[in-house]
Amino acid sequence: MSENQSQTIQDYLKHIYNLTENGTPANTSLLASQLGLKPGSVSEMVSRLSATEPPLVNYIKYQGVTLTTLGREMALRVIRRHRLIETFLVEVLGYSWDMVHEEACELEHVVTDIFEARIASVLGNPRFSPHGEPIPEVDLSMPAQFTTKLGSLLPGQKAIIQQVPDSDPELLRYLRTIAIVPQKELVVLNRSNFDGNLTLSLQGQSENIILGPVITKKIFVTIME
Amino acid sequence: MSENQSQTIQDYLKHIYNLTENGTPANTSLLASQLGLKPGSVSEMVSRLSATEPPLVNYIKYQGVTLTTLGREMALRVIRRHRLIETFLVEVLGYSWDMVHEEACELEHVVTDIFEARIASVLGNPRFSPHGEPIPEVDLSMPAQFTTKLGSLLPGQKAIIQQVPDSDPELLRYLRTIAIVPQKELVVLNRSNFDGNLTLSLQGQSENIILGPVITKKIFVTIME
DNA sequence: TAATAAATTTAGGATAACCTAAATAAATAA
DNA sequence: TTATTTATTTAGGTTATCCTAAATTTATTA
Ligand SMILES: [Mn+2]
Ligand SMILES: [Mn+2]
Ligand SMILES: [Mn+2]
Ligand SMILES: [Mn+2]
Repeated sequence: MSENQSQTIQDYLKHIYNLTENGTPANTSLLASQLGLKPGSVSEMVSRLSATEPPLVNYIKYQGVTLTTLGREMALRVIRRHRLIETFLVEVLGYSWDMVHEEACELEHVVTDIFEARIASVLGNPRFSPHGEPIPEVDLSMPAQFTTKLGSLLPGQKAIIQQVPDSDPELLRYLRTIAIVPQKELVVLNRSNFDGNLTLSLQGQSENIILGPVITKKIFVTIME
Repeated sequence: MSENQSQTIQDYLKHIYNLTENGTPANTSLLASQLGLKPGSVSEMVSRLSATEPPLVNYIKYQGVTLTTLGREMALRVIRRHRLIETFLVEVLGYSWDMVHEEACELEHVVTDIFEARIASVLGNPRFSPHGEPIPEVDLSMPAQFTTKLGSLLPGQKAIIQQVPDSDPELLRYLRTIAIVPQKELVVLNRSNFDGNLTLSLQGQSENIILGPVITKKIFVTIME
């Protein structure tokens, strides 16, 4: 029940999914840069995806692209595999969390339904990837996403890190060294009015950490008590 | 140190390796049928592989194709991955042995050196795949192959099954039901002069088994004492 | 609103792999 | 050895995916 779509198409759908989660259509140039392609190639491909029967995307020229129900299902299937594979690489094969995204992006297109089911089972049906990204269920329902950004916290607030961005290995190595990892508790000590820098006290760490808004905007937390 | 070759090329090299192990060049039509392609496509591709710099194969028109040293190395690298993956799928993910070949044939082209090293380590550097095929070492040296065919045994000889053909799921399921699996001991009770059928008594099995030469030619054993 | 800039699409081309069918070479049979 | 069959190669064509550069549309600025 699937596997008729190329790796190329699967990656398009995945990226369109991510770009349209906020409700706005995905635009050509961002898609192109994320996929490492030229805008012209993307225009051509999304027209094609919207012209297949049944169509995988809705596409209005110059307006952007969104997923059809089918396209969304296919995107979620790939995303489930991607995140399960990331978890598997860390938990079973001992990968560090900065090395799993790239490898998962290849494996996600070739593993079978059985492979997916087996690793899910071995891992105990995990709900989150090593970076804290929610893993779609078998029925492709997507768990509630985290919405509170670390960057939105005010001084005095306590929170638990839930999710960090997964695709920049260098950033991930840095976050690991400063102990910014899912489930870590923290308190905001200070917030700069000028540059939005946050001073954080992290559970079990003697040194405080100062992080700028470029990073804190991409980290999700839940607020405590 | 690799990964510049397409999946297509890797599969060509692997099949050429298998067909040339016996010392004779691989011919176009057999390659085509094994790869599921038309002979014309194979002619074109092997010319291409022999024309690259450095070349991956030696090719003489109408005479057949062999691997260069580089082509052989690349074939062995893929074969190592293939067999490690097969072992991993059985040992870690609980696959049955008839389902691993096909999945390994996809995964072998996308996993990284790190993945290969990790599963080798998790598995304790296994020397044989679930079907008993020898796994090339990290340095790509190929262990000694089994040479004695079950079909060559004479009545009264005792032997241990070592290797069965890996790519026919139906045959594998059958072999499993009749307990023809690596490390199983057996005695040849009878050999038919007419059709070459062997009657076998298998360790721990009450029923004897009769197998024709089409199968016994493809199963390798070591003779006991 | 007119002019300019930026984003997007379209046109024309390239490449890797495949295919079918015709042409050619090699192997086999008479 | 000649005729026939079989294997192989070659020629011409297709598809998916990408690219560059020109054309077009939309957005921004003055
Ligand atoms: Mn990821
Ligand atoms: Mn991918
Ligand atoms: Mn195999
Ligand atoms: Mn393969």
